[in-house]
Amino acid sequence: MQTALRRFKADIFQALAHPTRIAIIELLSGGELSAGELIGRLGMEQANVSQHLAVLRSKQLVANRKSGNQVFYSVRDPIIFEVLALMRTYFQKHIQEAMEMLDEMDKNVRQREPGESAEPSSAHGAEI
Amino acid sequence: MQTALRRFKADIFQALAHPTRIAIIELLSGGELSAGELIGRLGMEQANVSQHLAVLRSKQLVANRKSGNQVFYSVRDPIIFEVLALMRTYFQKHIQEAMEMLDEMDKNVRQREPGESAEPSSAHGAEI
DNA sequence: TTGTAATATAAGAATTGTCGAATATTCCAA
DNA sequence: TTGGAATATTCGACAATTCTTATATTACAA
Repeated sequence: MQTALRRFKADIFQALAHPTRIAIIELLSGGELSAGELIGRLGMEQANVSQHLAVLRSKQLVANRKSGNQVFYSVRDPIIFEVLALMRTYFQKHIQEAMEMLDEMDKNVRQREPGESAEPSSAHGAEI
Repeated sequence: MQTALRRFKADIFQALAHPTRIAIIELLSGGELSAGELIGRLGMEQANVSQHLAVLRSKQLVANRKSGNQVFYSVRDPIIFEVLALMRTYFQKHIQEAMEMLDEMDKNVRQREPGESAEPSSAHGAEI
């Protein structure tokens, strides 16, 4: 059976199923970057980014090269960029329902944390 | 910023990040199928499949059409098939490390549940 | 109407994912 | 050597997923 293949695919998708990890992949589309550079551009906690990098590493999506003090990361196979490009196309095609989906998510978040919006700095309409 | 776009992409990947849901999408590649048909071919619990279908529905990956007693499902946008096709290519290219990855996963499972193998019926070498 | 088949939803337990804080490791320069 | 910069790992709290069991819902046929 192809259950192993499906487990494999699911695993790759799982690795991609986080906004930060998608951001990392996209940042690496211009070539390799050091972990510090990634942390800076993402503006997130060092440990957190390092953990996300660990996830990408464990699924072999990125390679890392040690150079002195630093560790440089790169995407192993450009096919991953193609996957993201397809997703971009998909998004553009379905932008309307995508917005509704995001709003729905926001609504749920607000129900759980009343009085606090998830991203106070901008509304979705402006963001996209 | 494109944080909304990344949240959207992550959400789609999340929806695809389960072997059963991948199987559902693949089963639907030949055209629409009823929920019952899917349950039969997957050989899984009715409730479980229904929940996975709910996930795919909530992310708008599938459409459903009610006809009498039954509900027929179909994939909304064939672009999703392209994504899976890319993954298949990726897998074929990286089959060696994929195997190692799967074995690694198995090893971890065995550490947690000693004396019980995850899939007693077959080893990975034979499965793929 | 009532019963039954097809499907969905809810509730709860177990597992897994995520994050921040703290700590460890590694490499180099002084 | 020692100190500091860059990165990784560990731990504990919390949130999200997944599964099973039980229960709802819906549409029809008898």
